[in-house]
Amino acid sequence: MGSYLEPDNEKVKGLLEKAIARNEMIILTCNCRVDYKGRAVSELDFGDRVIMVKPDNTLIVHRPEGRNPVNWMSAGSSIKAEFYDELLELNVENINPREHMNILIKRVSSYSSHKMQDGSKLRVVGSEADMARMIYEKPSLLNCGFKPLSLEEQTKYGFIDVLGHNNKGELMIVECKRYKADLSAVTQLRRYVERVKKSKGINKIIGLIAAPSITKNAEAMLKDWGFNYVKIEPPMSFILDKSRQRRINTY
Amino acid sequence: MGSYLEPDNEKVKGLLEKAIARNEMIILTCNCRVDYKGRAVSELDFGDRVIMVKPDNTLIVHRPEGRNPVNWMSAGSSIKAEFYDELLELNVENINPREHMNILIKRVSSYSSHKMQDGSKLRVVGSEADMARMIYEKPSLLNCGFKPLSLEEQTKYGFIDVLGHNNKGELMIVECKRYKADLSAVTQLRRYVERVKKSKGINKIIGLIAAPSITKNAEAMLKDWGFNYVKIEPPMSFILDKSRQRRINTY
DNA sequence: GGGGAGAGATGCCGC
DNA sequence: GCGGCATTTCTCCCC
Repeated sequence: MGSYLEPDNEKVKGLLEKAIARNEMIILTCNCRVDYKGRAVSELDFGDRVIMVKPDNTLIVHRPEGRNPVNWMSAGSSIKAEFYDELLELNVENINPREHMNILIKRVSSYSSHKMQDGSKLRVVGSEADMARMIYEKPSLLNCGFKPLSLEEQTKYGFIDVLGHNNKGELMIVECKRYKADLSAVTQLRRYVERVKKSKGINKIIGLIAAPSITKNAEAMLKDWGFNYVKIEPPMSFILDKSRQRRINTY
Repeated sequence: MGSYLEPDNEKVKGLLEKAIARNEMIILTCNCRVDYKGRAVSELDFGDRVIMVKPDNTLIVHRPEGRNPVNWMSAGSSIKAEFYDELLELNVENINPREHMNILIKRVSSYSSHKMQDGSKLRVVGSEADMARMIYEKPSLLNCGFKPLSLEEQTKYGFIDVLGHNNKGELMIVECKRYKADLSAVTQLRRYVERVKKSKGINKIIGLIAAPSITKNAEAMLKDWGFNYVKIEPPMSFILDKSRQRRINTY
């Protein structure tokens, strides 16, 4: 545990090794260069960055912009620090997939490491699964006499968000999207419809996309395939947050 | 610019405001609670986290595990700090999409802020585009007398990685995947084939997936549709890193 | 800005 | 572990 301003690189090497051994959260503001080889190959010349080493040995390198790290190594990596030529060098290794990262650090602006504890669980509402559950519980939203049958029905080719019948008793497959539905949403629906047609030997199945909006191209393709679209917003309140319904596994 | 161990919350409020005004990179190790409302709704009870405020006003909250932030606000957000009841409160706002984050901070373990400069560009090789370029430049890899015609050909329904003819002079569409090809790769290919068939009035078009591997289901669906698969690894060296070929826009 | 799709995607769940 | 898929996806590129 500690926090240091402008520590020399040799001192940082020692601090790092101790903190890694103790599974502390380490944060390093520095000027560095990053080379990666594994699932791809990348190189990033010297610049100011923040390096974070997490207690689970995730390592991320952040630039001054953007939400995502510019380079990273996933949890469980092995991290070794070396000091030579006034430089601090980190070598980070992963097996499965086999990958390697080399970080060359010129100058550390600040270093800190802390023990961290976080047992809280993130609760989110407004997901696609929440939309499906909402439709399952309030099928009148679809305006077609929909009678739901199952939720997140598993098939070999993916799971169907909501399955049921319309007011004519025809089997109906509903694919939910929490944001604007696109071409791949249509092909996904199409895949389920074809799959169930085949496995059940049914000729006519109603395909429906439920989403707050849809792209022009997706709507055109939807019509080409005789499917429909209904405008539905994802639920945005914790009130509906019940435990997930069980699936009925028949497909 | 500065680094502080266990600063009191009132002091942090002042430091934060100055650092935000100066567009510095701010790092805060603290115990906090996070509530978000915008594209979804989320809540996260108190726990130890690292908060990073970037010069572009991206704000990310990191837990002790994982590569991704548990909560975030994208670049350009407005951040306001308040101090009351010994607590430090951050209110973060975004327009378009309209979203809000509230962070309640109990105790700050360490604070640092720094001016940062990073003009380097990340270079990556081994992407899908690199695979397509490799096939374009060395078509013999496909083992079918492939004669490439264009790269990343734009259509209304997405772009075709590589387009060309096989040794029988039949039009051929190649979809590359840098990792294992799955069902959606097949439906994507299928979409392009159907699109070009329609727009060109051609009856027979060869569809090919080039990837290091393919799932069983994807291979079955590929056969159902009369398409083919060829095992190709993405290039993993900078030697092939030429400037991108121009597209020929005829579809 | 909309639309389409890749990403070293990550992460989750089900089999 | 594989497979399918959502993500407050993010990010880039093209029209």
